[in-house]
Amino acid sequence: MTRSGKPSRERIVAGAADMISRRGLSATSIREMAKHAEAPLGSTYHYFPEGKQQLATEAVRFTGEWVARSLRKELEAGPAAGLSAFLDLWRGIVVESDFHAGCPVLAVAIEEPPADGVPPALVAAAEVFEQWEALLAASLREHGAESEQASQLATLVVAAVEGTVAMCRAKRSTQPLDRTAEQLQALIAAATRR
Amino acid sequence: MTRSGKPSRERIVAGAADMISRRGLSATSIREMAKHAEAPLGSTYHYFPEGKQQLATEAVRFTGEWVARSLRKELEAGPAAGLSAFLDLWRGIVVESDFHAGCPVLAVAIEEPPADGVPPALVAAAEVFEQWEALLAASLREHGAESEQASQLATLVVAAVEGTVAMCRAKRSTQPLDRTAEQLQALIAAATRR
DNA sequence: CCCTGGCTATAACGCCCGTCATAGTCTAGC
DNA sequence: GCTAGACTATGACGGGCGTTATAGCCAGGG
Repeated sequence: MTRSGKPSRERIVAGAADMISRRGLSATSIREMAKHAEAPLGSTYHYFPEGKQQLATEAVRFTGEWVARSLRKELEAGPAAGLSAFLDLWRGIVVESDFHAGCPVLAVAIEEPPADGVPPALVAAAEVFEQWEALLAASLREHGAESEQASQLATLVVAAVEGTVAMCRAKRSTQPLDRTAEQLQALIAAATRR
Repeated sequence: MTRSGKPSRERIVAGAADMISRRGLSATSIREMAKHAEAPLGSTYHYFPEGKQQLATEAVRFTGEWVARSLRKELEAGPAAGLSAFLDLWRGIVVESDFHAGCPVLAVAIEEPPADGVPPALVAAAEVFEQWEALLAASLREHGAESEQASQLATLVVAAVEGTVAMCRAKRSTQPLDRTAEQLQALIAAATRR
């Protein structure tokens, strides 16, 4: 029986996502991830036999799906509501961690790949960004935005929020998020008005 | 005499900025920074007696001032020209490094600070972001943008570009930059039109 | 000519890393 | 009860880390 209610494997992935969002992938050791999830080191190699890369990949996908779920749900009420949910989600993470945590997908995205080939975690990060953009773009199109404009705006929203979260951490303030939020909200309102 | 023309100290700082922009701060060792700058390890501790933190801080400030110089110059021709220069600068870094390098300021911004106090490199990152925003906002105000709107738009530009650069690296494509560029250009045109 | 002070060379300190191997424990199903 | 397989415990491997200490080089000024 596992110590805490949930099965270990998922706890390890969720904990890894949290740690990666704080310190980055290379600064997070497998030993620390195991300890953070109250799991033995041996278990991580039992559940993730490909090692650190596999764990990182699953952490990225886990975060991606978690955010996408929230996005899908809130986008039912329209793009403006979806944007608000997206902003609030990241604001919550930044504030509740006292400006220590951010987005694990971004953290993985800026890791340099080795000279030969692209690591799976980086591919997963690209796919997650793509998914978030696609959800936003589809909703924008459903609400009257022209197709090309919808794609561009969706990319801008994801990029701006990711960048803003990082700026908030550096400044230890949510002011960047407040400013970005207002600009993006106005943009979405204008794009869906026609 | 130093091996290559320039004094060692500056070469170390510039090289550190490049390496940090690729691998992040914690994944970049002082030994590698020294080797990359063709300088002996001992020299790094001679020039930067506070160690890694000091070197990181100077690398962030170095990049900040380098970008600010380009921004100041191009902003003389107006906010749209400044934005173009900002975008082209990062596009060049991403493309010329084959999607391996990004922004060292962002890389430092997402490093988790220790429980006690904020490391100087993180403070420097916040100041650099602030400086870039201030330059853009001032130019926007000079060209007819309302004050609050100028601040918000400047923050959005910096955040969006930082986020977009990271997305380009993950996707190994400049498409995000192309999309973000079009959106931001339209925004700046609209804000300075009145 | 020597000496001072900026720079380099080399080695060591203790620590943590990713990964692997091996042996042990526990539990579910027969 | 017993066996198979899922999980855990433990320790080792080679290697890189940040940092410090110490001794050596070598130009320039007196």
